Amino acid sequence: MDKEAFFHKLVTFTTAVHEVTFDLTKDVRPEGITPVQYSILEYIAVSQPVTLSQISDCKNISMPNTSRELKKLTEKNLCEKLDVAEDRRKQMIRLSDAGQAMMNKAFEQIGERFLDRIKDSSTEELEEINRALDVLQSKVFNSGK
Amino acid sequence: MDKEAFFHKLVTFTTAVHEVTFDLTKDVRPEGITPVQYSILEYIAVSQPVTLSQISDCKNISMPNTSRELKKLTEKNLCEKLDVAEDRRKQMIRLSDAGQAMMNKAFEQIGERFLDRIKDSSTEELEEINRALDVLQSKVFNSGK
DNA sequence: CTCTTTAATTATCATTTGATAACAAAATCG
DNA sequence: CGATTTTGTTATCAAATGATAATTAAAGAG
Repeated sequence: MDKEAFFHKLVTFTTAVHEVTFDLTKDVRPEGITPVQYSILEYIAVSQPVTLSQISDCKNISMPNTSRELKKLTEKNLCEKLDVAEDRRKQMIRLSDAGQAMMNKAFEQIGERFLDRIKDSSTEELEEINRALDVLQSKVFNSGK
Repeated sequence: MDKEAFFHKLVTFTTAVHEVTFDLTKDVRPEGITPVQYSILEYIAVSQPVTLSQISDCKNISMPNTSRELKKLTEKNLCEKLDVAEDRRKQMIRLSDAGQAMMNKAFEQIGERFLDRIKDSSTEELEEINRALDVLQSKVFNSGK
């Protein structure tokens, strides 16, 4: 297969992934939470506890802006800042109970939509999908590269 | 495999796809083009010719805002509006020569980075990746669903 | 102990984006 | 034909985001 076509295939694929994730996550964002704030919460939910710098790096948001958004989120009681004993400059961020509940609910909705999306797949097909995810994750979409 | 773990795997995967596409496309956006404008140009490049409504639908941008951004893009001579004979309300949008050249250059850069990313894969692995893309595209990330 | 680096904050500003209302022109429907 | 729907435009406003400079405090290096 020639590289041109391969590249085109990848573009089409990533576009589809973006569209589908948009569909899956559409409307799950609670009122009063901006898109950027939601994406930060999602990141915290998956990787907690995290530092401010980690959020800034991984989500490509400048430190001042990360700090600002995080301040708003803590003011809304959705996450908590914990001091780090070994390094008193750092702060570990994690979801508060309210924040955790909120994200659980969001993930639940997304999960339902996802299951609905693959509900017609047989067990073998699911295994196939599973293997395909492994392949792509390890050989193409390995972000540590 | 239980659904919980499967879902988590999907979340991890889509996150990785987002991160990698961010890396691949980072810095290719020409000066003076906003992120939204670039994403519109990308869509036009792949699907041209398209109508304003198609852009609005596919990119989830309201018609007034699509119209506004497209106006800016035509003013920059990056795309052209063509009247449609059969329906004089409609306009087909396509890239101008300058716009096409710009996007070719951007895609070239992205392509290079992509090839670099898979350069260590053997022919069999590429075939494997290719099949994996097909599987996921058809069974999970089929946006027409 | 000083100098430098890292982590985070605050303040401020410009730009981008999203949302809404009001409009016009062409197509379609009954 | 008249009413309605579709397609696109213009204007305007508010909110979200991005970018920068200046500052604090702690850690680490020499």
